[in-house]
Amino acid sequence: MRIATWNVNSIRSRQDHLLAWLERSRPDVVGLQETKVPDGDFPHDPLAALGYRAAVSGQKTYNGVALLSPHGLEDVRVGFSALLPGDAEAEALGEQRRVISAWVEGVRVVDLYVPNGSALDSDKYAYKLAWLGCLRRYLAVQRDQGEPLCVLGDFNIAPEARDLHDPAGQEGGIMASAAEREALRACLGDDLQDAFRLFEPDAGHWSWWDYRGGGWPRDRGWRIDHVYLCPLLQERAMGCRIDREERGRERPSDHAPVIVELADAPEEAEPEA
DNA sequence: ATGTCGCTAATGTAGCGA
Repeated sequence: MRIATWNVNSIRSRQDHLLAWLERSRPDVVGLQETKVPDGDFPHDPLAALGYRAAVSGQKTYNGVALLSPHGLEDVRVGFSALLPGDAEAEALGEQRRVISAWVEGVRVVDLYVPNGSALDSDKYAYKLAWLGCLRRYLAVQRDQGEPLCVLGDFNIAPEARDLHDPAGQEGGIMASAAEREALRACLGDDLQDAFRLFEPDAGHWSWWDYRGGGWPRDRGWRIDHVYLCPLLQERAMGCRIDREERGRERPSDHAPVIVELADAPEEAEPEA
């Protein structure tokens, strides 16, 4: 099973890239972020022509998430409120479309677009921390359901110094502050592991390069797009790679796709005769 | 640490968010 995440930075601007990438990569499920399109305008038809169905939660201009799969997307849940009914903060945070999940091929896939936060002294940063606090409650409920779990998306957080091209200049700043990292760690607990770090210990691997300041030509990137796996899925993990090639195309997204390969699920044990 | 991009309001370009 091939699972991917990609912040496309507008699905309408990136439609041709996305379609070509789906044909080449043929993921079994992909979580998209920053689709930037209301649900009524989502381009279902060209995706369906490639055999992909979509579950979407979008809005005009900002944010927006979607799950695509050629298999069934079952039990789709939109927003934090789907698992936190009656939670006023979950309801309020749901105005920004950043959370969608579905059951795909025996895996619960949760697709997230974590707020960027802008700057440490910004009210957007406070929003980011509050949002992560709500995510923690959401994932606690999700865990209690006992489903094989994959949490992926654009986290807008570099977990460690090795995920930054310039640790000396970036550690402690936005997307690399202790409070953000601790909030993320609290969401993940001891069980969810970053698939990329199951295979690659070194620095120098990025998933996002700022359009500004020659980020791509100078390879000044950050590793902020992640795929987290529960222990059951970690056992099945065969590899995780960042598809840098996409970032080098004409009119690219500023993010590259991240792709995880899982071995087939073990057969159910035969009942005793 | 800013050398860009995508969006929206609108027709020309500013403002916002990343």
